[in-house]
Amino acid sequence: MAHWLMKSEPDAWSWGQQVKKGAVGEAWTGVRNHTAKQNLQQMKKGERAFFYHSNVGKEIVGIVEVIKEAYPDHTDKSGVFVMVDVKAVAPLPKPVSLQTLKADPRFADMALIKYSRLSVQPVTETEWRLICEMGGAKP
DNA sequence: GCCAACGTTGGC
DNA sequence: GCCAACGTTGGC
Repeated sequence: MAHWLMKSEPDAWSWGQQVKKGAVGEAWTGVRNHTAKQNLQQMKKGERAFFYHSNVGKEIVGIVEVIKEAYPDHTDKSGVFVMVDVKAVAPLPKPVSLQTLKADPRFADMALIKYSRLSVQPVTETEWRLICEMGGAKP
C-alpha cells in the first residue's frame, strides 16, 4: 500500500480544521500541478498520507486517510484537475519538522526535500515508518 | 519547437 | 520581503 504526503498552508486549510471534519472528511481541492495531479490519481481508498503544514510550522502534523478516490475538482473551472477526499486518522504527538528531516541523511532523497514545491507527493515505506516512529504515531 | 518573460510556491 | 526553483505562456 502506497503512502503519501499532502501539503497545506494552515491559513488556507489546517490540520485542526481537518480534525473537526471527523469521519466525514473533506475534499482536497486546489491542486493545480500536473505532477501532483498524477499522484492524486494514483491514490487508492484506504491509503494514508502525512498532513504537512507548509509556510507556517513547516512540519508534518498528522495522518489522513483517503476516503474517496480522485474525481474532478469543482474549484477548477477548466475541468482538468482532480481532488480526493481525506479524513483525519491520527495526529503526530511529536510533529516532525522540515528542519529535522533536512538534517537527517536518511531523508536526503525524500520528495519533500528534493522537490520542495510539489504539494502532493509519494512517501516510501521506509520514510513512512521512520517518520511515524519519530512523531510518536503508529505506522 | 525554442526560449525569454512572467507567475507561483515555499523556504529562509 | 526576498529569492530560488519550477511551471506556464506567448512571441518568433
